[in-house]
Amino acid sequence: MKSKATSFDIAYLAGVSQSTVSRALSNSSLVNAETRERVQQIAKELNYKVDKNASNLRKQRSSTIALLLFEDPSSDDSQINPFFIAMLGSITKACSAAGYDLLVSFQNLQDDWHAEYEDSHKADGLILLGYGDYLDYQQKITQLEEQNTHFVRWGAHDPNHPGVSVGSNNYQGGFMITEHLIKQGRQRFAFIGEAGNHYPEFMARFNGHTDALSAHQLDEYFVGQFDAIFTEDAGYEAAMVLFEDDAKPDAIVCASDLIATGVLRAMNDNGLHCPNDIAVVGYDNIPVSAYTTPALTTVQQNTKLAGELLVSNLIKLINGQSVTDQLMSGELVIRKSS
Amino acid sequence: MKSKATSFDIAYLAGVSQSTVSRALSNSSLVNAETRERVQQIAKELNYKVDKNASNLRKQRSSTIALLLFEDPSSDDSQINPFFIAMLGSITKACSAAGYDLLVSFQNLQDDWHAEYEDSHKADGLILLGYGDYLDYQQKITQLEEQNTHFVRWGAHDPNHPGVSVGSNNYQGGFMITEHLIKQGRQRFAFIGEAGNHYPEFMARFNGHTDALSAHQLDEYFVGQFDAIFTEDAGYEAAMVLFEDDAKPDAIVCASDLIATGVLRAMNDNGLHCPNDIAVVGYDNIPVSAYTTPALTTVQQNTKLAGELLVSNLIKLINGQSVTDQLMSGELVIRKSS
DNA sequence: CTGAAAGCGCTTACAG
DNA sequence: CTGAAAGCGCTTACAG
Repeated sequence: MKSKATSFDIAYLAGVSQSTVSRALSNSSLVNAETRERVQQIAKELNYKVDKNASNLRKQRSSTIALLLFEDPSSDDSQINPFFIAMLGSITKACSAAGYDLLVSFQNLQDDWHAEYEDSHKADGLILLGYGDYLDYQQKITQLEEQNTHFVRWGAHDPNHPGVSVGSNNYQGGFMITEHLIKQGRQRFAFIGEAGNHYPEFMARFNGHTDALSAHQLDEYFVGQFDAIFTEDAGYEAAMVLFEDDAKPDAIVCASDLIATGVLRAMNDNGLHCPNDIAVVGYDNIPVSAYTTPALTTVQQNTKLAGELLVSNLIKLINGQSVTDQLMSGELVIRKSS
Repeated sequence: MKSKATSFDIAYLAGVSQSTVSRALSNSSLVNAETRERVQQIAKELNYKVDKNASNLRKQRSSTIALLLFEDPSSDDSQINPFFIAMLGSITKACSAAGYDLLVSFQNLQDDWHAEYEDSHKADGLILLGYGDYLDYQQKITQLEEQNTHFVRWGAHDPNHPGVSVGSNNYQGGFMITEHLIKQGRQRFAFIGEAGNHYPEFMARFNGHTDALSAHQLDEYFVGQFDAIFTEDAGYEAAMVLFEDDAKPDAIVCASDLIATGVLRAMNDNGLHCPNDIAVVGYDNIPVSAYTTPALTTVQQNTKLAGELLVSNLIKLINGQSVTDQLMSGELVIRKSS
């Protein structure tokens, strides 16, 4: 590599001091307009770029955000939950628009990621993205909080969790999609997806589901809840268990689209027709959900807004402003499965 | 934020010089084993992390790789080509395994991205990922080369392109999937996808397709090639044009899965059955391809290996080693559409 | 508006 | 094996 130009080289060529070069390049109003022009012109000719390491070291900030995507460590293939992909896209764009670089890392829960990024000054703050088991990493979140690390978490608002979150109103989504099924005249409802402390998002969707039944005096129409983590296989297995039961629902509300695709497969393997025999609905509106047979009715989360809010809230935290949890409404996407 | 501990704090507590602390923390063999232990212990207690900006500035390297994903600027929604998502996953993991951080940026072609990352010392090298129009950004690649920036490109090997590339053997893939259709007894073949200089990957798939027909003395079975860029909509439009033609193929080879999903939709809208009337095959094996009706026969690219090769080749370049272009074979994935 | 100087927190020759 | 010192390339009080 050729050796890079420094601000001293420019100073020499422009006949000014290095301090003035620095000021001119950062558009400081302290510098004469004509001088600024000249310095910037020379910098451009030399293809000069401010050395970020030096600049960051001096300024004690990195203008970089780290995105930590944590998944179940078991999934070592390169399949990422498609919902997070959409989030990644919108976070990347929001960071770029705000003048921040984005460092991306996939973590699994064992890793000693907490604080690594901010403590080493690689990033000014963290965005935590992860479905799955909150309790498993609660301790690490607490640790982040104790170390005064700036971070924003995607997920359910929860007074017991430290830190600021941005999330979907999963309760509202579960309520809404259940009302949709009720209007379609469905009579016997099952819910597939874990509904416990470990999966607060799924639990909120479940609570929305059962409350919608209650609101329509249909509690007795609920035939049961069946556990499944967030994968297609889990959905398949749970549905197989359900079909051995004598519950015989005519509508299955799934905690995620991935679960729902597994349920559709299980129905197919059991000679059940969707939606004639059983309506199936999912959650997330991942790309695949438009292509299943039949295409899935689901709840769309506004990933674009979500990414923007995560980034803007984190930047506020970095700048010492206060921030409150955000909750976004979901939108019903009706397709052939219901 | 509490103020961070520095190597001087540790030196004070350990009763050694700051230089020794630095050596101990980098596991230098120059330092007494017992001293090293003690220093590392104290560092751990203080939750000390080496300041990356200072360290990078001094070492003149960042241990960071920048991934530039460039897409058609028209697509401003957060949909990213699913194939690249898989690549992103594997690149992230490979970087992490090699001790590099990964900076991610989506670029569109207008942006002044060339060299920005390495010149500013934010990254030691670049990975360029993009389907699409090579000629449009060839100039920028040339510029990267001139500035001695370290970079690796995903895509077709091409003697006219500067830089090192890692790519799929698209010719072999196109050949293989066509032979598969021939074995199924298909008689009239159409190809959907641009096949020109602007899309060298598509062109290689197309050349594999026609050469497979030639190899089986079936040239006259080829009924035509229809342009489409890499989107579903483009596939739909191209198929609609094809169906107005009197070509009437019984097999359509698509340059990508996304195109193929559009073709399936167009068939459906025209009352054509796949595979009874026409077999359809795609390329990439994106997640959606397993869920279309019928599920798509396609060519799977080894994204895991691809990511690993991109990263390992880039690191070799950064370390001044020489690297040659890599070409990976695809694998046929047979499903219901053929 | 400009310049001389300090200093961000490291790593690494250099001297012992 | 250890320490004192230089210096990576900036930004920003401080003095004018």
